[in-house]
Amino acid sequence: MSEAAATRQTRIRQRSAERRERQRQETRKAILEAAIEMFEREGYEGFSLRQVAENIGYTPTTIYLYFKDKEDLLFAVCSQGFTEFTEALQRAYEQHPDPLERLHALAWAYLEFGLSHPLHYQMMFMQRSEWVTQATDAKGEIQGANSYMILMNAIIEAMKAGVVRMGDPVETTNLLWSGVHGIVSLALSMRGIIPKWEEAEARRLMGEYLNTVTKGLNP
Amino acid sequence: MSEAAATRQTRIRQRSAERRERQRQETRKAILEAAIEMFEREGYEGFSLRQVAENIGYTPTTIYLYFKDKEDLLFAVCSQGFTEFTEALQRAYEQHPDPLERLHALAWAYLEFGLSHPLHYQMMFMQRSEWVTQATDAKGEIQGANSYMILMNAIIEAMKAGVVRMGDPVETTNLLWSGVHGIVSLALSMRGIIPKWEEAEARRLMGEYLNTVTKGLNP
DNA sequence: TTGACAAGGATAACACTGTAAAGTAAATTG
DNA sequence: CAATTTACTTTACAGTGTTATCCTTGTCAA
Repeated sequence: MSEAAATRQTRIRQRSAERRERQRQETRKAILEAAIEMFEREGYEGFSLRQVAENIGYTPTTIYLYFKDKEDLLFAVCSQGFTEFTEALQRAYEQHPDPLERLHALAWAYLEFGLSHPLHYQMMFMQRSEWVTQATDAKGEIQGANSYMILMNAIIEAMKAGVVRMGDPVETTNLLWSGVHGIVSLALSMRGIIPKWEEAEARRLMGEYLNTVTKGLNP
Repeated sequence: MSEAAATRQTRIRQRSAERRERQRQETRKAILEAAIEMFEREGYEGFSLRQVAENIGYTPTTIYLYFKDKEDLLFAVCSQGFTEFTEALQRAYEQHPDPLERLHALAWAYLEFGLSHPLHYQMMFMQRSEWVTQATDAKGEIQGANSYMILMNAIIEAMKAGVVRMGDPVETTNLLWSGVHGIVSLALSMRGIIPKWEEAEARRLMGEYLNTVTKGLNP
């Protein structure tokens, strides 16, 4: 009986620890969601720890129990962006079997992500681009590398299929990546200035770019 | 005699006003130079008004007598960058008469500016790109437009010379601009992460890009 | 020459920011 | 029931940009 009670005790203690851990992850998640919401409203420069705390009904210092510092919290916000980004590329990859179409689809997916998540994009690839090599997914894999690999695989396959001239895959990937990034970057910059520079302009530019680079990379 | 005295008086007053104005411009310039020096040491995020004031032996509030606010001072720092940038492009333009070489030279000059002024470049084209359309030179002309025009002229001439296929000059300019910007942007991002990503890598990528885009833009 | 006035600059203060140390009340545990 | 851990708050510090107020000095007209 005392043994049964003891095991019950340990079971209860176990469950209790689990529940506490679950609650901990819950409030951590709540903080993170508040941070994301705040970031998407205020942007990188206007992002404030104290405001995040206030919005969620906590004292500023409480956040430090769940995140090392502001940097760490912002990094978590950024990581969530990388997750969505990689997923978007992954979808584009899977939905297009044809090598060339696939390559173009990846570029378009990249553009669409940038246009629909401008603040996230700017932080991920402009303000804090060093995080590209640090943010990891659930499996602990570096997400920047993941998305890079998706594009590189598509390029390798395009080379094999003979629609893109042979060459160092890494260099060709960098070439396309920087080109697409340049367009998105330019679009986001212009959008802040000239209202006329609508998304349609960015899409036209992307179309032009894909035409040109496809021809340029022809074997 | 009273008349002569009167004119002397007015002359003195004139000179006095000139001297005051000159001194005013001098301290303004001193503040700006301190700001530039500080910016190049600390970067965009670490830039602090109070530290600039301290370095030059002034109270923080004194800066407000010469610049509207931190934004205004930082904008002045940025403008100086635009001046150098435009000059670099202008030099590249003038030194190469051949249309295609000229186009390439502009791209290389763009890259070199980015690599040798990384902090300025990031502020000018990544953090505060809206200033591209605001910074003006001594003649009151918008420097962003100036540098853009240099590139566009080179493209128009390349079209006339038949080394670049005909098309909307603005769109083609945007295409090249965003491509080159993408490379510089990628290089600066990578440099902060991977020491291996040396400038040589960026130059190789630029070479690859120029090859590809030249072929792609062939008539 | 004197008295009004303006300019250049400093002090003090406000409202923020991120962050560390210490304190507190409740939940958990032995 | 007492001890201890957990979750959180209070307090405090050093820094930021910015405004309003004060002071001192040089300029100016009467």
